[in-house]
Parts: sequence; C-alpha cells; structure tokens
Amino acid sequence: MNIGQAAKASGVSAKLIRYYESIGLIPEAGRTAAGYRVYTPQDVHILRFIKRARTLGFSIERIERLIGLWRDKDRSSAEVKAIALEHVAELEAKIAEMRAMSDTLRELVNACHGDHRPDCPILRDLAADDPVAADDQASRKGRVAGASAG
Amino acid sequence: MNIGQAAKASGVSAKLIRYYESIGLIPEAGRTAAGYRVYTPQDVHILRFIKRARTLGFSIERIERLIGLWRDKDRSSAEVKAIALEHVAELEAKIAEMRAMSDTLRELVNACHGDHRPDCPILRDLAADDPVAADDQASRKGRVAGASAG
DNA sequence: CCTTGACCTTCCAATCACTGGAACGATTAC
DNA sequence: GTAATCGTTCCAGTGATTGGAAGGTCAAGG
Repeated sequence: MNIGQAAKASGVSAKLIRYYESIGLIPEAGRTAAGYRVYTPQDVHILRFIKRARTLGFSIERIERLIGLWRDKDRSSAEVKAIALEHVAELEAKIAEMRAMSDTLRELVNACHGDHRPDCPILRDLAADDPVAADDQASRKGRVAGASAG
Repeated sequence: MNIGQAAKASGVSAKLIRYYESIGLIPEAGRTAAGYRVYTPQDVHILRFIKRARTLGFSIERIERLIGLWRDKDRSSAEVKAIALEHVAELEAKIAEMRAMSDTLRELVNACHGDHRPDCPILRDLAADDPVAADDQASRKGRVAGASAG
C-alpha cells in the first residue's frame, strides 16, 4: 500500500500523512527500494483514529496521548476520560467566548438601521472612548454580563 | 507620546502596535530624531477601536474595512452592518461546529466509567472501523444527527 | 525505447494573529 | 558614569494544515 492508497483508505490526505510522520505523530513508514512509503492496514487504522479525533477537535498533542493509551492495553479508562474532559472544557470555554461575541454583535446589528445613512451603533460601540460605554451600548436591551456598579 | 505610552493608553502592546504598522493596518507612525515612534491621541483612538474589534473577534481584514468606513463620513450604515453580519455568520458556524463536537464528546464521557479498567467507549469510538458506527456509539442515548437507513 | 501521465519524493512558503527573544541604541534617574 | 528602562530591527515559532516547485518512479501504450 503506497501513500495514495493509504490516503484514500483512511480519508487523510497524503500530504497530511507525511506531515504527521514528520512531527512524530505516526512512526516512520517503511520504504520500497525506490523510496516510496509503504503502509499496512494497521497504519490505516491509526490514521482513521487520528482523523476521527481531529474531527472531534482534539489537538495533535492530545491525540498523541490518546494513541498511547489506545496501544496500552493496561490503560485505565480514567486516563482517557481525563483527556476528553480537558478537551470538553476547552471547547466549552471557547464556545462561551464566541457566544458572548456573537450576542453582543447581534445586539449591535439589530440596533443598526442598515440603510444609506452613516449613523451606526456598531461603529459607535467600536469607537467608544470608554470601554464600559461599549458594554452599555450592547446591553441596553437585555443585559448580558452585568457591571453592577452605578 | 512614545510607543510604550500609546500601548498603556490603548491597551495594545507595543509589540502589537509595531506589528499592526508592519502589516499596514495602521499608518506609519512619526519618528523622533532618534528613531522613536511618536503617537497622537487620535492614533490611540484608532488602536482602541482595533482592540475592541479584536475583542469582538473581527479579523484584521474586516477591521481594515471597518476603519475605512469609520473614517468615511459618507459611509452607509448598511456597509458596516454587512461586515458585522459576515462575522456573526462565521461565529455562529464555528459555534455550531464546536457545539456538535462537545455534545458528542460529552456523551462519550458520560458513557465512560473513568475507573482503573481499560474498557472505554471514547477509545472505542475513535477506533471504530466504520465511521457510521462512531456516530451510533455517540447517539445511542439521544440521537443527534440521524442516519435513518437501517 | 520513448513518451505520457499519474504517482511519489523533498523542501520551502503561506496561512492567522500574535509572541518571544536576540542584539543593540537611546533616554532617564541617581 | 552607569545602571535600568525604554526603544529599535530582525528572526523564529506557534497549530494544523495547504500549496507549489522541482525532480524521481512506475505502468501503459505505441
């Protein structure tokens, strides 16, 4: 099996397979006399594992650890769960951050007429001298993160 | 006002101010005889605009456009709104993607005992030969994206 | 044997928005 | 005078790819 066939079988591009090898995520593949990389069905299995993990947003670093546990038949499921929980926590944090951005922006967008006139609450928020005024501007309708002072 | 003072006043690090200048996001600052960059309160205002826009997740490319509109007193609010809506759409798309990842993972985490034993639904999902089986594994409790065939 | 095309190889560069550091010059305070 | 703090430029790295250039290899057909 050469790299193109392994790519098709795993769904990981040949380019990416070489990259994974270069960073040590997968072991160096065997070679033919001409220098072509050679892959086994087991290699393809690992590549599919990586692809699925990447689809779930796991970083390469965590995938390395997951592969280690996958190969270790004496692993504890607690170790695997811990890695997954780290990742879930990161995901939730990023989601919350983006949710806040989106909510603020949608308030501003709603307040913007979106017509030929230049007046625009979005620019007013961005250009606000006072960073707190920017928050006020956004949370006039429904308060999101309350600055209780005042 | 030198770059350190502008950094303090704007909340944008000196390093980042130089970077913004290097990519053309802000105009080249004036210089003292010794080559030190010099900033005006107006420059600081722009830096704060950029900082607020970055906090809301706008890309540098969109911030360039927003600054252009900000300076253009004949702009239409519709143009500003359009840029904001592009960004909101991207945010929502990314949030949805991460929400799906997190939901799938939390199902797997819930199904994992997290004890000393090696058996683990998380690894089983990642190592699934059949990519559809991976979905099934995750959606056994509550189905997320139904594969209706079968 | 030669060509054509599809494959493989390596290496370099770009993405995005920074951040860090090295190596060195200027200013300021004591 | 000198030490600390600031400023300068330039280079490199981050994460996870993707693209391209330049060249070697393989299989098929004439």
